[in-house]
Amino acid sequence: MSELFIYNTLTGKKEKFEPLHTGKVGMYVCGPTLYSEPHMGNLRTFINFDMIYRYLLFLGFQVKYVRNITDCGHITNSLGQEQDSIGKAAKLEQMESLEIVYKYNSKFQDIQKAYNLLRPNIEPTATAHIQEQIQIIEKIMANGYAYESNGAVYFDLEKYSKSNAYGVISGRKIEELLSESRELQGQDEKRNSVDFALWKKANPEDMQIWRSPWGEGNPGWHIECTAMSTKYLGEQFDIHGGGMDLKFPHHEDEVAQSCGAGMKNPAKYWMHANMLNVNGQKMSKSFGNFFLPFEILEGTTSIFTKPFSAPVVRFFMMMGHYRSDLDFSNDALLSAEKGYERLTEAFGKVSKLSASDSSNSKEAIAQVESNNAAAMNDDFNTSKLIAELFELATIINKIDSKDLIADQNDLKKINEIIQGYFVQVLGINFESNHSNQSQAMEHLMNLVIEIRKDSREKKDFATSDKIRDYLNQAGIELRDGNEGTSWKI
RNA sequence: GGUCGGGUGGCCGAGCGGCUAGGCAGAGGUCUGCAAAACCUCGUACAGCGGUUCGAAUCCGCUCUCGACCUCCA
Repeated sequence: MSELFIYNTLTGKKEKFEPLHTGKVGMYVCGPTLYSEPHMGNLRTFINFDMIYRYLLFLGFQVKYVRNITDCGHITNSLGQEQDSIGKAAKLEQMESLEIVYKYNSKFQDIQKAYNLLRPNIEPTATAHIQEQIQIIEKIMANGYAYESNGAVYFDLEKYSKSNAYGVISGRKIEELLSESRELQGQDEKRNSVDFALWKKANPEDMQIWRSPWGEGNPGWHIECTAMSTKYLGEQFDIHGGGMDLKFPHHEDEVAQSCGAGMKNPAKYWMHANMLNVNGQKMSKSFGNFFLPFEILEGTTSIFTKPFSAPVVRFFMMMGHYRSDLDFSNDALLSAEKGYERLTEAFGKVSKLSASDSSNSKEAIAQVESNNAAAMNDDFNTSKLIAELFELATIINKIDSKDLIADQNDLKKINEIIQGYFVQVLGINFESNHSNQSQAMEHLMNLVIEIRKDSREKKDFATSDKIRDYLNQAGIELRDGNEGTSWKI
């Protein structure tokens, strides 16, 4: 069995995965800010990390998976202006902040369920960890890397960068950032505009306010991740993940905060999932080119001609690699859907296959299995994994048509591969075609197929074709195979 | 403007120094009463121009082009 290699943003290389503690993995992923319903682009990141989580479990690791929920949105932009996105949404919808968060959190949970995401072990919220955040800020201040200014606390990046490396994750150079910022330096309370807020002074219109040693206010947006990842995973853990767009400044600042507080770079492996594109452009709230996870399922977005099921969408996403960008389009989804159907149809008939006493398919099956492992161990190459699963589908179809023969063990092995890699790792819960049909329907179809068989044997093709055409119109397809006729809706 | 990452056959999408990616669409074939499905075969693609090399889609340089980050963002 080959070993797992992970692309580490920190080093820009694929590295052999060696967890800090044998057999155990600590993973922290930056979750959503709940000021609106997460869109498809947000979901892609979560689905990718869900796949990563699933594969780690599949390998037998004991994984502690933490993904935060940002439920207070006090954020500053470069000009030092505050943007309380949750408060803003609350006013817009005439609701309390808590109501907004509650509303979108339950929506987010529904989405995760619909798209078959495994729940993280812990989904901590920022507002429940104000004390922890304050404590870390105090540590940073004690170490001299933060200063108070007019009721707010800022991280002193210039000072910090003199004795610490800043910008490793995003490849940013501190000198450039500082020189840019000097030109922009303005009226605000920061010494340097690259300095970021650890604690913000409250505004009268703020909906969420907490007490702190520096007066009433609310936390900056990077500190919650530092506080919560430290609390639940320790000062250093294995994997820290998030979308690419969080590399700078969010992840850089997390590292700075941890080191500034006397801890280490929190993660051994930093992983970044790429963006979801629409017409070559990143899906984003501000571009307005986004659509929602439920809209695809319902077929209510303008770029799609029809609805697509959650497993199909998930399958489509898995066809691309997590570090590549992925373009969503009608054609791409349509072709993914066709492929998905071919695959799941083949997988669905495994249980009906009859085993032979001998076998000539062992080698092919073993090849698929070892290629599967190799693909996933190579930085989670789901794209290659799916190519292998199509090979498996061909093998199954050949067994079905007696071009290959398989014994009981082969069929068992095939089933294990499907359950392991397709269902468990890729997280695609396919319904075998007839599983949701009623017994009555099954009997009825058997009867119809029997009648048609009789007429075909009497060369009464007019009748047999009539039956087939009728069923076709009703959306039921008949397929005449060596073993008799099967049907599909 | 700065930094970084892309440009692969009709479309989507892996690979990243020599060995078939795969899917969808298309062509031909096998099976079949016909059809569908399935199976087999096929197209000979790597933005352009140079260079390195026995050998490059894969490495280097230049050009064109798209995008991301530099402001909130998964």
